[in-house]
Amino acid sequence: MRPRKASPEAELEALRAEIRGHDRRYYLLDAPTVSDAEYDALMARLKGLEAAHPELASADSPSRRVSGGVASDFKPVRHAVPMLSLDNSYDEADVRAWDERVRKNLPPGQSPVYLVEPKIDGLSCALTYEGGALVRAATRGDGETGEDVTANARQVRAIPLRLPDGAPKRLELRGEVYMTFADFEKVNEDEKRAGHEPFVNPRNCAAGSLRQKDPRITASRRLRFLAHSYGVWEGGEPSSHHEFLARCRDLGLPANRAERFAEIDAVIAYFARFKDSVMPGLGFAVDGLVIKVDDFAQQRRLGFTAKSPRWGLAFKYPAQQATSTVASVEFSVGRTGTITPVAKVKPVFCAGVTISSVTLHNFEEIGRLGLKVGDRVLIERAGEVIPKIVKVVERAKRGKTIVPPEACPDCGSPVIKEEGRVAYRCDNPSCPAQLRRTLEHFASRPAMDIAGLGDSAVDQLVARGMVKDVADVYSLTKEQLLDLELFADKKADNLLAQIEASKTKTLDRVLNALGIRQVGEKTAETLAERFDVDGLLNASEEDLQSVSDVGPIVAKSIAAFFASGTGKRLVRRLRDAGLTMAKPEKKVVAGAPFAGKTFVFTGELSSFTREEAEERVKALGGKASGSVSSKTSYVVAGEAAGSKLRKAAELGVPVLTEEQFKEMLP
DNA sequence: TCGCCTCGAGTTCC
DNA sequence: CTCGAGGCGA
Repeated sequence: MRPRKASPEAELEALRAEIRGHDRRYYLLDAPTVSDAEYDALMARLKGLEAAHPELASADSPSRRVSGGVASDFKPVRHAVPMLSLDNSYDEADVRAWDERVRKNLPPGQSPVYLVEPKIDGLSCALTYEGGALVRAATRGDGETGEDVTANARQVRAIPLRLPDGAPKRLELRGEVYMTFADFEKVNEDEKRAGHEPFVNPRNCAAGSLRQKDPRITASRRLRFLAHSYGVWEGGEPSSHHEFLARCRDLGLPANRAERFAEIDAVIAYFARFKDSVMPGLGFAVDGLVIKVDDFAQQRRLGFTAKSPRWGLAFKYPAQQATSTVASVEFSVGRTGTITPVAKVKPVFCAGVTISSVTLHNFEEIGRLGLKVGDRVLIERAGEVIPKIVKVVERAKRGKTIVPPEACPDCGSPVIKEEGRVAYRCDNPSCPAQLRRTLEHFASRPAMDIAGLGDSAVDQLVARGMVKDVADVYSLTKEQLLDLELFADKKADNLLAQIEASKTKTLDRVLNALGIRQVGEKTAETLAERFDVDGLLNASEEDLQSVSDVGPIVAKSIAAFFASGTGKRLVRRLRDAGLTMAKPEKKVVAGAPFAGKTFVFTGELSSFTREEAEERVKALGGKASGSVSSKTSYVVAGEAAGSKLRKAAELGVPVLTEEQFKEMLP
């Protein structure tokens, strides 16, 4: 605590030091020790003191970050040493070829050591320190000339305004200004609330924030900075890149993380490992790795081509975003009749696959995007899997407005929209499209698990009128199947055997398979614990609501199903067909070591499927959930884990590797 | 009543 | 994976 009676001078210095310490812990160590509110209070106190004692003002006081002055209008700044960009490569062969060129150009007997850093997806900046004080900050621009953003860079808490003793006389430091995903989301929420267009990605947001007219806005954006190189270092210049990074840290400058490797094979292996196990935990966008020859003498020897240094290479992950044109919009009909608009786009390569179809979810989404047929759109693979349209980048001159269909695209029945709901629905209960989806769901793995009954088999069976509801599956004959193009002798036998085997599936699976509105895998499971089939046929809404997670709406839906003629008939016919619908056995291991624990699995596990892992957790008395929240005990991350890792990091939920999870099993 | 936590439903590509 | 929406505790 600061002494109350200290001289204003001493108190000022103490306050400044304390705030610098908090800045350092917040951005450099990522371990703040005070809340934002406490920090703001300290800052307010500092500003009050400085206002009362103008004679004690200091240009490098942390209070200068929030001066409220107007930024210089981004005058052009010529870089003392051009800021060249590195050559890009997207595949291993190019990286190996580059490694060979490096080795060939080094003197005989010398081998390179490679230093590998994350390539942060932000914007490059050059910070000039003279006599340890920050005098200028400039964007990269075209590499020769950038823009003066000094006033705004002063607002970035990760950028020290003053370096400690021992700093080089003159330093032109280069690095990346960027933003974390969490801060980006916060900014976008605020922007949306203020009625502004949200930023597309953290990079654009960081760029926009650094080029604000009003530095106070920059200050509110929580930009970060990591150093990755320098243009000028006068006085005690380091002799290698890793030495440079270490010196940065000594000077209190946040420096990029780095690994060193002697062989290119190790670099390539790291590239793969990094994406799955390091990147998701970083919390900010990285689009690849930068590989540099560590030793500066070797770097000088290798020199430059016309465009870029020979001693470095950016090894990039495939682009996650691409642009294409919306050629048309089609409407798909789901199992429950929900009509979903799907954009057909001109095929475009994105994140390793060619995308031609993108879901639009619903018509509100189309409204939000302001999308019309013919528009040019930005597409990304959300969580690297499901494509989605981020925004319209160029409007078509005469774009066709997308309107909800009046008739079901499959059966032509009228389309309805229920009050207060987003979705449009086909209300025909015998719509063939709905029947197809219902059968696919019935046969799916978590339901009746009839592997031979996939999309194409379902299509044919429905088209031929051989199956009109799920119970008809159990009266299919071999002759009927052989009549279809899809089935030869063996395949028909297989399907019939699978259908036969499905008859002993437990009640929870059957309930899920029936496709009762509001009843999925989990609800089916809890229902099957409490009721048998007859119990369900007789249960009142109140009876049903006594089950946890079943409220009035779900109860009504279940009761309506079992009270309806179709529901009763379906249950009777399934029973007659020989379905046992037995209660699932609860096999909880004695002692239930996972009792009270909730696990979330993400990514691909190697020694079991996700379902098997969840099965194990439940058998040990734990719960398996699909989404990460503060109630989650552990996230288990396999290969190629996605956004759940980020969420876990944000909420401070412990993340286990598959190995660690296996060690917890008895 | 609100806000958090889950669940259900729909979807992509190979 | 993401969105909408139901359930339930604070």
